[in-house]
Amino acid sequence: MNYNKNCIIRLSHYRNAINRFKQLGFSKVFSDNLADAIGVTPAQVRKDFSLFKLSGNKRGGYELDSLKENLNIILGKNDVQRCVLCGAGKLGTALMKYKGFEKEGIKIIAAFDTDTAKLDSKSEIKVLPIENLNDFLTKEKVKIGIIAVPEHEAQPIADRMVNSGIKGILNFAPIKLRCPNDVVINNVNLALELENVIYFVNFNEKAVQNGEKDVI
Amino acid sequence: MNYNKNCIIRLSHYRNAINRFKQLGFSKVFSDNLADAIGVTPAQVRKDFSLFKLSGNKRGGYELDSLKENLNIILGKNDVQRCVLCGAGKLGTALMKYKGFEKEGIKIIAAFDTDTAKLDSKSEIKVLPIENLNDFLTKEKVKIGIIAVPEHEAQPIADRMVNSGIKGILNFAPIKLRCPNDVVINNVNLALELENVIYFVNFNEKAVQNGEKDVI
DNA sequence: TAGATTGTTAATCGATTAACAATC
DNA sequence: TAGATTGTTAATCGATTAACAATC
Repeated sequence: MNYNKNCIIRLSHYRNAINRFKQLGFSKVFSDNLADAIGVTPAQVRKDFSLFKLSGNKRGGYELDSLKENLNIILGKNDVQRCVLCGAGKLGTALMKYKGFEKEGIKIIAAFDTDTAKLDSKSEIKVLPIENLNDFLTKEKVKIGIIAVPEHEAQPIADRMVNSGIKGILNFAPIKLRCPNDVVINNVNLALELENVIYFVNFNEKAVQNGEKDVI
Repeated sequence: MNYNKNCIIRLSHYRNAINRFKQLGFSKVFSDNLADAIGVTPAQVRKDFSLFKLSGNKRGGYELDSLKENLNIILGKNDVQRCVLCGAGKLGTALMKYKGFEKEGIKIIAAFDTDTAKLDSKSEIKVLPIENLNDFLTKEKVKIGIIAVPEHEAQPIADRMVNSGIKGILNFAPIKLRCPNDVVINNVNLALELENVIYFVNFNEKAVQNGEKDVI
């Protein structure tokens, strides 16, 4: 196993780009095209593809259709992927309504919250009491959970999830979760992302003021 | 300039951890503590701090108060950072209401949308017609923009932003934006993050089925 | 065929980690 | 003082890129 997280993320990017190329009427692409579309070097594309035995034709490039199908298999995009959401606050609600998940074959099959005011068993995605979480997960055999609860509730929620069979978590709480290391965790910290943009903008501005050239 | 994006992201993590240590009543920490809190090695902590001239006391660790203050300066957390949002759909609306930004001193001062049905000049954060974007940006001298519009509108919106002085973009559209390279871009692709979790969960599951040990 | 592109190996690059002298 | 921790240098590690033989 010689591929890392960044490599897998690039596969997803390739897949998105491939769909766009198909929409434009292309039937094949060169490593050059894909590289340009996602912002990497052509060598990177060929290396990644080679790692996953995605092969093309010397001189003929890569067939979009077979590439797409193989990437779908690798990335598990041929099945609808079910997940649950904990936290039906501002962010959680937006995630429930977010079209981007559906478009990518991801389905939030239920949400959970501690706040009884947020519960709603009539909505498209039911919002259930957190007490039901464990039974629900055990019964539905869900493997993927999304955490969109306040910082101090995140760890206990993660513990509950893991205890009921969750093997992967997308965590929006700005804290490092402690989980067994067979549990996959991806963190999304929106404020941090913006903070990071701000840092580099300020940094570049200062560099310009100082008359430095070639700021990137 | 010897520090990269990951390093800056760690600085933000250190800062968050430091605040938590302070809340717990600590007045100083060792590289060990911080490393553990954010999930890196102690050597990494000392290396990062050394890069930014954040110094401690041999044997005495690091003073939380001065560390916090210095990180605030480095990360620009002593000023309120203003930004604008384009796209007042599901995600955009959630971002407007999201408490996490406010908590981190980030203020969305206005939102813009093409859809007249979404406009609202009475709400706390006004939602204005996209036609007003350029004038607004020029007048308010905003440097940071958030893009939460559909995929195909993202590039034109980015172009408008850049033409009116935006120097940093947080992009939620699942596409690579083409901008002058003095413009900082961070991408957040929610579906991709989840897709990535799903990939590794499925991968681990297969590995277990195949009887492989020590899966991480 | 000549020219262009893949697939893969070797070289490079940069980030992380280990190690340890300095020192509180 | 003895012991522990920082700060920094050198070693390691891994990912990216360059280069080029294979070949369509």
